[in-house]
Amino acid sequence: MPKPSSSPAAATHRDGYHHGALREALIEAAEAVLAERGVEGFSLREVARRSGVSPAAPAHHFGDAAGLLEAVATQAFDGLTAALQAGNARGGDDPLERLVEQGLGYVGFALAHPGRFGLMFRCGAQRGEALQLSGRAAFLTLEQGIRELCGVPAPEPLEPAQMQALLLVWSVVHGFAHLALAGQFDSQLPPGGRDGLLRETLAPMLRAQLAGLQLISLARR
Amino acid sequence: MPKPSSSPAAATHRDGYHHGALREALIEAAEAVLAERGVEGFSLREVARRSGVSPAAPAHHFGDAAGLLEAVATQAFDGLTAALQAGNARGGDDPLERLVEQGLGYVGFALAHPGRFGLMFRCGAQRGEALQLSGRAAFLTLEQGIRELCGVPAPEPLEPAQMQALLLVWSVVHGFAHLALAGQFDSQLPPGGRDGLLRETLAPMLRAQLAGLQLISLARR
DNA sequence: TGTACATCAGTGAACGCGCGTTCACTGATGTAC
DNA sequence: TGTACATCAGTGAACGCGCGTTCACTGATGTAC
Repeated sequence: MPKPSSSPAAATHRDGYHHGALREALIEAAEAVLAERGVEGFSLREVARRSGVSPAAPAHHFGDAAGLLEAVATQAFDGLTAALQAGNARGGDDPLERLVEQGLGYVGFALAHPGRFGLMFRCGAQRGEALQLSGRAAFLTLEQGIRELCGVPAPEPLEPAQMQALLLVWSVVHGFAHLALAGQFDSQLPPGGRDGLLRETLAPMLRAQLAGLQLISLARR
Repeated sequence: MPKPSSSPAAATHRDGYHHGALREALIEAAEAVLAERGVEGFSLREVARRSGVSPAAPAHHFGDAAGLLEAVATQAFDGLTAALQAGNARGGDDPLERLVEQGLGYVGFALAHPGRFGLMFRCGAQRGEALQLSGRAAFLTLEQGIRELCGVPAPEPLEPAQMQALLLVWSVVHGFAHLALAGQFDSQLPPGGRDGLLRETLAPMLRAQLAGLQLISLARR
């Protein structure tokens, strides 16, 4: 019998004593638990159980529950950044449209991964260095969108009104995502479900908002 | 000795076997626990302990933990509605300013009562009738603000763009509150702390947003 | 005005459960020589 | 190429804990007569 796979790096699972990719498996299981039960129902034992591993195993990789959650949150911020960048690419040449698509990417990520989203922005969390870096990267992606809309290249500081516009966009998409996840829009869902909500409700909202901000700044000049 | 207080209704505490106002005390204690530990750290026993009562006592008033949490959330929505109405009154004659002040009231409520706020909008919650009513009342207060801004009296339906403006304002204040509670604005806090954040960051944001929306709708006519 | 009694609102001991963490251990892996 | 050994990554049993809930109970309250 030939060795079934000596191709190593992607060794997702070996069948012996050692798992082979336990760290990744634990993070994945943790996300599933978070999505199903929320942070309040999270349990390290449950994660170990789903990973097919003894309750003591996770300690070798993450120390304790907080360590695992921090790793999940860090990875989640990387995923959010990727979603924002994908939106940016989707938006084509118009900077306003790129920013709108970033917004759709933000909310789409939150709706697709409620467990991660809840974890990333939970209140009492104290953040380690890696987590802070990942969070900052996501924010910078959004900031870059505003910079391109306003024509302010990167090292140059944003004016207060532009900074406010940035926080405004962030607040809108964040609040929209949170309210949607909490089921507040369920009673007035457009046909097309989640995708309809993004394309038919959120997108016009963002366009109107950004266009309005532009009008104001034009009027000021 | 005259009876110290035969005035009954406000009997906050009697010293005998019966508590006298246990229901209210439990809700209050629950809010404190939620504020300190979040939903994930909530425990019925802890609430009973803080109320100076045996662990079995709460069952007489709320059945189980979910019942208590629902009562807290319902009362919290009533508080939010009151905060919105207070903002509305603060805003004076200008409908735009009234809506801005409603927004400040919304965020101010969230920052003042993080425990309640987290509970009101948690994801998995299934909502009983009383809770739904209280939630709807808060939403209607906001809606009334948009109606007055747009000149659309109550029974008349809102146009889609107006409905979007409503959801937009709601999303902004909700997202701003959530992000602020998660500590995302801590690095760029204006002097004046929470109040500064509301008056110097949120208020101009809301004014710009609402003014922009008005400009757009004017341009359309 | 008294008295009997139903109902309300609490006690406190007990239960079983799932949890996080510790512990000595052991199988597999990788490296030095 | 073999061998010895350190290190890594897991086991599984055990611990003590706080939890929600149940249970028979009891003190206080309020109501009917």
